[in-house]
Amino acid sequence: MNDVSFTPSTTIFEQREALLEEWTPEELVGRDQELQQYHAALQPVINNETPSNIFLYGKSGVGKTAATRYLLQALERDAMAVDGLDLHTVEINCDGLNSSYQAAVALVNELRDPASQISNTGYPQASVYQFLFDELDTVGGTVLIVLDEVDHIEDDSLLYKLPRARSNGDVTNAKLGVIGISNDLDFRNQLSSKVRSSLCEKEVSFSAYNANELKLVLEQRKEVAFQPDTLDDGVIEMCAAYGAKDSGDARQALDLLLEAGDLAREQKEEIVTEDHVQQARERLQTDQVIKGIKNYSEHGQYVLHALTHLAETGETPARTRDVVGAYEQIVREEGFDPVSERSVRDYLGELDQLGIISSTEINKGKGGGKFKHYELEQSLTSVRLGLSELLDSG
DNA sequence: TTTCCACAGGAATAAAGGGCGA
DNA sequence: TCGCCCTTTATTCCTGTGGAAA
Repeated sequence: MNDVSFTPSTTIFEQREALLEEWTPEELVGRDQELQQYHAALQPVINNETPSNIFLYGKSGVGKTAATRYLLQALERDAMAVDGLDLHTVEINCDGLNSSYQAAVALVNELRDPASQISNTGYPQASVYQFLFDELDTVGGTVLIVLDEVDHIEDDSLLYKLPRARSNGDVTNAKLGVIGISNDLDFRNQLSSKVRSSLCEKEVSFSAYNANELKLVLEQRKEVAFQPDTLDDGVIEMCAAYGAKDSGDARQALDLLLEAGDLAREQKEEIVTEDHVQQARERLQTDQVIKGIKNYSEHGQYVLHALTHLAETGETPARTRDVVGAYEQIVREEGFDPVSERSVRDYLGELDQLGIISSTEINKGKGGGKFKHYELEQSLTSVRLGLSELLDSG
């Protein structure tokens, strides 16, 4: 590695960050109705009353998190002008936290300074809740707790305790409001009725973006992110159309535009074209596979490997028993023992949820029975590439 | 209308592993 | 070090499902 040097690349981007997820625009476009409802639900905070618990739901990438950041920023700014109102917000993302215990630990660590963080295991659950309530009391005032992707928490315990913490005497100094954000439209119905009534005091439903709304979002970001005249005609429309097709997800559309810009820059071109968008789409699909399964156990990856193999030999859609058969053969060739059929079914279900594969229910009736057919949802090339990177590195 | 099949998926449980406090 | 508490991953067992065929 001799003579390495960096030189600034072509100037397609003006402010590339404007296409990243964490960037909060000065104005949220295409979400007027949702913002109005959400604003009304937050009103008690500025009146220095006990905050309502708010539940936001809608598919991923429809602006729930962005709207939350946008409104909370405004709320924090305006709260400073109100006498006697001491507002704090704590936000955690529950992705990767699948129990109340883990979420409570994450909240404690979010509230504590880096030197006194606690570990993810080892404490009795009651102790973790006590740590949390102590921290909340220390903060005091009005505390809004944002639980993004709250549907990842598999038990109700934290969602039951937090809204009741004050009435149960667990906290005395702080007025708590919980804002739960969920991608899972059915999550609300899965909650026990006690939790539902308290957590879902105020509900705001976010609908999917249509292609026109997505175009507005992309146009808005384009103005900030790119230099003038660096996007070919049709690039924005194409990203918006893909975004609308992929369930109205603005994040995916923005990622696509960002990736297309990156590709153009890598190729030292000065204009982003529709061709770059196509290439970017392929690349993002590979990333989605890698991101989805990189934390999987080896067996989960082999299950996907088995389905990929069946797709290559033209045997998809494949029923469960065929996937299990292919999986067992691959694993044995690698010199491992396969996991049970039940576990393979769980892996297939998870891959389905991640959008890497898709399933269709088939019912052949008497003599044939009911079963599922699985096939790859992402392109074969993307999945192959993603898998080979993971299996090689693992 | 009833039967039947092939799973789907929930529940209970176990084993292994890691962190904590005494 | 030991017992406790929690997690993750897995297994076994079981009931439920639904539509074509009888």
